[in-house]
Amino acid sequence: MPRSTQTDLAVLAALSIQPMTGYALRDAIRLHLGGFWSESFGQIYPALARLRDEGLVAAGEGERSGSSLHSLTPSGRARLVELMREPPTSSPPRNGMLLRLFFGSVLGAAACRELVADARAQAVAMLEALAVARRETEAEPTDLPQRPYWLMTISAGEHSARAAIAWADETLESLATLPG
Amino acid sequence: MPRSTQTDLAVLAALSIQPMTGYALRDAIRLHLGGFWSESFGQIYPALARLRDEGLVAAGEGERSGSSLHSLTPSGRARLVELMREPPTSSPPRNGMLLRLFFGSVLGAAACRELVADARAQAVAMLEALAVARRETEAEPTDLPQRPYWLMTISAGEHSARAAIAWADETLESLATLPG
DNA sequence: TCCGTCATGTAAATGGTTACATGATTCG
DNA sequence: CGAATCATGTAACCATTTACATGACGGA
Repeated sequence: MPRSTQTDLAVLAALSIQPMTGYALRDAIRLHLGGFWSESFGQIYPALARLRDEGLVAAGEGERSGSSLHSLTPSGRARLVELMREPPTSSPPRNGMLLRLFFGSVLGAAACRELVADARAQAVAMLEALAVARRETEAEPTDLPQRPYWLMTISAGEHSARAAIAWADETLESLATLPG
Repeated sequence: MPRSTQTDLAVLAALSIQPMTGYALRDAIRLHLGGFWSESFGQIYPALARLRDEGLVAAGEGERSGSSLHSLTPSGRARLVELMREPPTSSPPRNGMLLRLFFGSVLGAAACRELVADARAQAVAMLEALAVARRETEAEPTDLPQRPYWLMTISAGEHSARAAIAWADETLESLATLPG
């Protein structure tokens, strides 16, 4: 049984918004953190079991039989604050698109154009998804304490996506001048 | 023994530039691909051994006793092209800074300001490193086939870093208006 | 001679995904 | 009833880092 503080942090943090089942937890992470985080069932369920054993989350009765609503206990909240204070660790980068482009002379300019065009399309799709998220978040009551923070992470995605689009346009122009 | 096509791709691609020892391979990846790729010794050496067994790389005598210069064989180059053509897979995102910021109301505005300021400083450092890389790459002979591709990946880093700085400045302003 | 760097490798632990097995509930 | 979705969990596999062990070579 792995004891990933990364997963613990995400799970405890999500439960700090509201009690959830493991299933809903994964949906919530995909929906709200999808741009910069991910967890799979294979991580979430063992983590919940462990956090339950440690008394950091409490499992109440869910609406369906067999399902359990997990909520933060006081010591769970304390642990959450503790984990939040740890310096963020960034996973080592692995960008397959840029790796291929760096060795683009092996692949040829045409294939590289496709690579960059795909990346551009992904960034455009991301920007559209973020526009929806922004509208929904701006519709939240202004006194919701999470609201300004949610908007900041949305803005991070927007900046990143716009930069990706600008880079792709510039790069597609450069690639157009290359043979192959 | 893992058979990571990701690592194979990076190793074969790097050897396509010039023959190297495993040690030099890791240095080259850190220096030239550091912004978007990483490999550790624990990946590189087993990968080289396997690629040697498969006849994709040949091990010649290195300058020192016991060291071996690895170079691409013809079938190694074929395999490289094959791997390059596969669609790039992006590793699931895990941005610890944005995760903490999303749940910033748990942490408080002051700690969040620190988080964002650190991210800004990192982006500035990245931009400086990229300026050096750009100067060095622009000094390469213009008929070097890799040159335009190297400049494109450098530009990707520059766009991304500038976007991170702009976002950080905007976000630090927002955070300044928040209590705590 | 001793230290730093070059160099190769292995073992253990960790982190994570994927696929699978199982069953309840809801809705058409 | 049958299909889709909600829900929990496990097992196998894959990927990756870290720490360690070992030793050659060059220069102060």
